[in-house]
Amino acid sequence: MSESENTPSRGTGTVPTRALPVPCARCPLRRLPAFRAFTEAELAFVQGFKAGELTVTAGSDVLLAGHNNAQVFTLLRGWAFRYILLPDGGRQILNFVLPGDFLGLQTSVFDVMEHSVEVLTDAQLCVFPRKELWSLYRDQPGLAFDVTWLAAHEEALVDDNLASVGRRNALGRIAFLLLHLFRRLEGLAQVAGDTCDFPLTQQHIADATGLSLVHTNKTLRRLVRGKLVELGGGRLRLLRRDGLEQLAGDPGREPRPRPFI
Amino acid sequence: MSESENTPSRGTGTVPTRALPVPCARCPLRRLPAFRAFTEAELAFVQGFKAGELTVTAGSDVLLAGHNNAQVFTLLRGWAFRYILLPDGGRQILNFVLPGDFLGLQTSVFDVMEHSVEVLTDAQLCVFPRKELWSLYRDQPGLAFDVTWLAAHEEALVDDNLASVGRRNALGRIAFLLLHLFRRLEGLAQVAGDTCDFPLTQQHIADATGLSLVHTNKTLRRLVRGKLVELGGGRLRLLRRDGLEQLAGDPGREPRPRPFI
DNA sequence: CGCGAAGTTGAAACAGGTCAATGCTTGTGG
DNA sequence: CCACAAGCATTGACCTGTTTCAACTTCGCG
Repeated sequence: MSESENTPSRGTGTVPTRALPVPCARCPLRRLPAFRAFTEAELAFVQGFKAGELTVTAGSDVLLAGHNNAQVFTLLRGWAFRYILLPDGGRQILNFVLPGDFLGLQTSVFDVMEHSVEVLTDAQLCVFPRKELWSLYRDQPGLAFDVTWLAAHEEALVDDNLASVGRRNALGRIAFLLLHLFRRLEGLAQVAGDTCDFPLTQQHIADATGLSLVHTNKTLRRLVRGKLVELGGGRLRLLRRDGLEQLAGDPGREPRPRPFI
Repeated sequence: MSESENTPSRGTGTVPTRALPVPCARCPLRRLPAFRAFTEAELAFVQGFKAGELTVTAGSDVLLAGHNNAQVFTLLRGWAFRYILLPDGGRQILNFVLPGDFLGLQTSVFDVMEHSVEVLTDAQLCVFPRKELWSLYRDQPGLAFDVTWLAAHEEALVDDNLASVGRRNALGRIAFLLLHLFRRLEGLAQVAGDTCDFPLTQQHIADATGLSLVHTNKTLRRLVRGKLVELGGGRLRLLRRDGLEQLAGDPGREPRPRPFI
């Protein structure tokens, strides 16, 4: 049982966990109000679909552009991000991946990834064999629809990011990014009051917003000096959410109940 | 049979065509090598799924953000684009929609659109009742998978655009946009030699690339003066494709066979 | 012929990029 | 326990790509 035929080995390391996988019925994510309820049949199917779990350390690539993996994943714990490397060496972060998000659909659908996915924190993923995705479509139309939901949801995230990078100035882009992440974490019950975990470096923020590192720093300092946010020690605190919303020019949307494979 | 309960009426007008709909088996798009072959059963299902055709004039909105349509569409003829309006009045074009692309999936999946779709030229769309999408998932897993393919494909387009807007300068963004559209048209056999139709105004290019109108104009002129492209009369001619590819820093990908609903 | 939409151009202002240097942590090995 | 390196954050000075403003022209069309 070699470590990985199909998982890329770049980065700090990709180590299958030794611990026993959690049964889907007792998956902690499923309990969250954000996720829709499953039927017994669906739960049983997903349980059979699940091939194991993958534990990776911060900085590892889980999926690499140009490769085709034998597995697809659901992120269970931790943060990740999808990104594209440009020929000139620049990196564009497309969106951040939070627990419950599905990874690697492109592998199943195009046979090759056109972006990469790197894990931002130590993380745990649920592993599904890509081949079986077809039987999911054949036997579980409800779940197939959920996969489509997840794909459309991810696209909506990228749409918003494109609009932000294309049309807002530095202050607005960063305000929007912080707000957006905070809102998503709220849906996952990972917010305490006005504070949440925030494992991004300024380089990540720069790569996500299309700004330079230096300008990102200066803009962040402005937000901090203006007492809109506090940032440090891997935590983010929104002091004046209304102020951020105004900067981002974004009143926010109410979250929707979401599916989950 | 009133003109439209469910189609938005903004823009020049949305008029159901009077002509008889083309049967799917004789759909001119399906003949293109770009599209995958259907089984008899699939073809029959799609034929039953099809509720009619919609003919719209240039400038009409087919789908509006915040609304929920009773139909979803496949673009049969013409050009369209997906866009988001920002509170400050700015418009970001997310991607351009060409024949064979699917429109309105968000309506089915989220119950409401988060972007709008406007038609750029006179256009013709194939209309499907949104309610029936569920039976497609139930009875035609192959087609359901195709819907997912189309969603993932659209997301890949937006990914590329985000990377372009976030990381390239004006020259690169515009070069990339022109190249990308040209490549997609090649797949649709709508290219003659080095020339294709090109119905975009400079405002569209500006809104797609995140540039100002003025700077878009100046950058386009640079490309023209540098004899990389010719542009005018609604046509685009790529004089030095390699030069554009270099500016865009993009060697290009070979196209993949694609599904089509 | 005249009007509105689209394209063109120059000048000035500014947001953001680039370069360069400094500090602050944290982890590692001697 | 200290020295050192590596990664990350911070800041100032300078430069440039892009925006904004304000004309003016050309094109398409009724």
